[in-house]
Amino acid sequence: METLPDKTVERLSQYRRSLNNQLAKGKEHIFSHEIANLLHITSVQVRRDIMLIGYSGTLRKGYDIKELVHLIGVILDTDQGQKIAVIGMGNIGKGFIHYLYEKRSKLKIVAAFDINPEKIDKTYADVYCYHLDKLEEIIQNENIKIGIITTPPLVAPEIANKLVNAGIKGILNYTPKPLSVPDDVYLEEYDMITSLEKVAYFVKEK
Amino acid sequence: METLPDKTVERLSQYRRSLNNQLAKGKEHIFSHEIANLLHITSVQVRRDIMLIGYSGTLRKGYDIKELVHLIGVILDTDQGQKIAVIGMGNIGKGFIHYLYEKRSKLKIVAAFDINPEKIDKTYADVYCYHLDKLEEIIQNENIKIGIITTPPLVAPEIANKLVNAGIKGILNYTPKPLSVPDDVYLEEYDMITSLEKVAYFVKEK
DNA sequence: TTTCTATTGTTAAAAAAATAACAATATTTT
DNA sequence: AAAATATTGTTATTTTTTTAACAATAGAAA
Ligand SMILES: NC(=O)c1ccc[n+]([C@@H]2O[C@H](COP(=O)([O-])OP(=O)(O)OC[C@H]3O[C@@H](n4cnc5c(N)ncnc54)[C@H](O)[C@@H]3O)[C@@H](O)[C@H]2O)c1
Ligand SMILES: NC(=O)c1ccc[n+]([C@@H]2O[C@H](COP(=O)([O-])OP(=O)(O)OC[C@H]3O[C@@H](n4cnc5c(N)ncnc54)[C@H](O)[C@@H]3O)[C@@H](O)[C@H]2O)c1
Repeated sequence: METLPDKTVERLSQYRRSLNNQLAKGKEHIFSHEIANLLHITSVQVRRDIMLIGYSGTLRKGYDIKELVHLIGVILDTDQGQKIAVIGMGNIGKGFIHYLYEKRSKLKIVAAFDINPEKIDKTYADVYCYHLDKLEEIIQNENIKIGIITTPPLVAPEIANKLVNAGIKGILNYTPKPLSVPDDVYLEEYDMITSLEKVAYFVKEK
Repeated sequence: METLPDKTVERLSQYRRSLNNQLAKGKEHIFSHEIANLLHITSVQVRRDIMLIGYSGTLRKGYDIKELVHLIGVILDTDQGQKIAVIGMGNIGKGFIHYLYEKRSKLKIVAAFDINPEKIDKTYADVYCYHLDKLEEIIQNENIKIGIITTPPLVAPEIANKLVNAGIKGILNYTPKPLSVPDDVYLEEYDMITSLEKVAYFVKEK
């Protein structure tokens, strides 16, 4: 399958989450407009996304939730699930680990790193926290491919470099410091202030 | 000025952050391609955004950083700055408060809410944490217009209702539970897992 | 059995966003 | 003083994303 549109990939992740919720409630089939309502989007968009991943529902029952969740998994997850490291075990880093732990996602955080002795050599929701010095060693031994940066902004570029050198292929940056990485490393950045200022702007405009 | 495109609003917030960094370094003028490099976007996009907000640079010096920052402020900020409440003082909620505190943004978090007695009646980076029961009272007295939800997902819809009833006009939802709000309330939702699964997908595709 | 209905899958159109193209021009160089 | 240069501002084009339109049809109702 050729690469899916950016936005479709984002939505697939959201579909899966909502679909799993529905499964848990005992629902087995679902219509496009029901999925749409759960996510506040249109049913056309849902059908289009599902078309793009090559799945078909039935005319009277809609989509088989289990099958759909499974297929989304095939697309989003790798075979063994991808391994992830978190660098910076502060509020955000810890929140992330607990969140993923609860979700039992295929994506596994397998190591955390910090420089504060109080954080190091402890376990947070089954994730062991190492000293930053061990970064390269652990990442290579464990074959970790994704890094999440939640350190103070100032050190983020230095961490990004270390991650790239250690062979990481994807970085999720939660610090407000924009990073530079080689072309073959996928970089996603997020800043809460941007979200917040966006809300503030549209509240003001209304 | 008619309403700016969604994406431009997001970028303005990012421009301002980077521009303030440059100001702090003593830089007074900046070219579109320099801003572009800081944010990993193209210079055309920068110029186009700046055009949209009606600012002009000079041909040989580029943009006056102070003026530009000021103008972005006029657009993104309200006169006295908007007041914000955070509901749920866990990892994410606390992280947010500390982050905004450091930034000294125009956007002010003026109240926090929780139900855990250990969290209540304490102050976090100058923000006082009240019991959830006080929500409506405080929001109305303080004229708070924006709410950030960082509670466990299960209670998020209930919190959203309370916020709407109290007169909130914008909600930033960090729980993975999709919310429904009236049309006149602006809703922004963010889920870290979506970002992470997106990174994982594109890492896998490369 | 035939008609009706609700829903899918898909193509077409529209809207939004990003990128390219380039004219205008202030400043520097020759 | 003329030519060269670098950069802006803006329009045009392309690409991406969303929305609309609708034919096809499984199953329910008549
Ligand atoms: N992106 C957002 O939306 C958002 C929101 C809030 C905070 N933040 C940012 O996220 C980051 C983390 O925020 P937080 O509230 O968790 O901060 P925090 O201060 O609670 O945690 C930072 C952690 O990084 C560790 N650290 C410091 N230097 C390090 C290094 N060189 N290597 C490894 N670890 C190191 C610290 O010991 C600490 O545990 C900050 O950059 C902050 O600005 C982002
Ligand atoms: N969106 C994301 O990217 C992301 C990442 C990690 C966690 N999360 C989500 O963010 C939320 C917060 O995560 P966290 O790690 O900070 O969780 P947390 O458990 O540390 O904090 C939750 C807080 O909410 C409080 N609370 C519980 N019920 C409440 C109620 N009815 N009213 C007010 N407060 C209440 C708790 O006392 C606690 O202080 C969760 O929904 C979690 O799933 C989101």
